[in-house]
Amino acid sequence: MKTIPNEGFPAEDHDHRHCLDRALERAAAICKRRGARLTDLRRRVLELVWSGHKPLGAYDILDALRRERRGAAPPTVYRALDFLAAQGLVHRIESLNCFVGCSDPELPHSGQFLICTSCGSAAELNDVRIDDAIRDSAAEAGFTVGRRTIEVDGLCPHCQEQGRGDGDG
Amino acid sequence: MKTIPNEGFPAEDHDHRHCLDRALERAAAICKRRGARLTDLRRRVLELVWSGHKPLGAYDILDALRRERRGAAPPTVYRALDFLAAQGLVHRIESLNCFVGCSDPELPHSGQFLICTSCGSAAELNDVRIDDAIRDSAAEAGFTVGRRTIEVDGLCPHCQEQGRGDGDG
DNA sequence: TCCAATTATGTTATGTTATATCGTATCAAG
DNA sequence: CTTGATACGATATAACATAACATAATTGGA
Repeated sequence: MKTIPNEGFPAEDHDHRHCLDRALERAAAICKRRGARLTDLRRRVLELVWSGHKPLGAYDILDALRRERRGAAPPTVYRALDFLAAQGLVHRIESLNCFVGCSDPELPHSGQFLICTSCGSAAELNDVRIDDAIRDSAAEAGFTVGRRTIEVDGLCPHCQEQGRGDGDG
Repeated sequence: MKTIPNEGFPAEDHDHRHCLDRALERAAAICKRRGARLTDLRRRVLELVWSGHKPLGAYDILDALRRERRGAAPPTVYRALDFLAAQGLVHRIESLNCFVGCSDPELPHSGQFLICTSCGSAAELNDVRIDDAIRDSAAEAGFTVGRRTIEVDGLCPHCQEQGRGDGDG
């Protein structure tokens, strides 16, 4: 992939930094409660995912990580992401081969995403009506539902205003 | 991927063969009506996708194709699949990086799939209630919906009977 | 404390999926 | 039969992901 131009994940403004720190504290608390080990590496990968304001490819994360950990390799990142996904702290977006922070890590769920094809943003839904519709429909087919992958491409409100069909703005 | 053991795509039984030929005729008719060219190569790839009774990886298709076309290479397959997907004759399953024949090529739609994690089968839904729920939910977020990726993992009725949790049967 | 078991990470190599690019061939229309 | 468009061949490489095994850190118990 080539997701972000956002080279170097530069210092976010203070609001974002504050927000991020709070989120990381919450993540640490969740892990602690569960007896899961949010190590420095995993915490750092989580921070990178949450700092990128768009879905990040594993190799984007790897590039960022390498600037501070010389030995970082693909397994480094994928293992951390596996852990974070298992804890519900990040989601994988299948249609983009990308990862994105979870908006509500407390609650176990498969994610539902609105992905803007213009600006690349990914908003997480979590609408029980969609889950219900799927469960009903699957039940009629005699199918027992497990993990759900719900990824909706389209235009976010902002990009509709701009009248842009597609691009990278 | 490693999807099928089904080496060589051996002759299907007569029912399947008949069914497949009818489907290929319909596909040819659809393309003709649209002024799209269903060439020998594309037709053959479509046949391979429809013959595999489960989702097929592009490289599975490539392996099969190579037995009859010595020069076949990845772009050969991907280009054919792009064409077929554009015509709605096949769908891509994002969570498996696989391709599967469309159950109703006449009607343009993004697919909805029930994917059995035990036997690997992929059944296509096409439930307007799911689409409605997504459209409603997205509309509330001010989001205009385009392509939808709906992929549900779970157990098909047959595998539930067998009481199998996971495997390859 | 020290040991053993477990869990996490480092490291190298490789597997799998997908596309870029450019040259050649085929086709449909005038 | 030429011309422009579309499709295909062929090579190379990009992008995404995991296998396998070595080493290190952590935890819990003796």
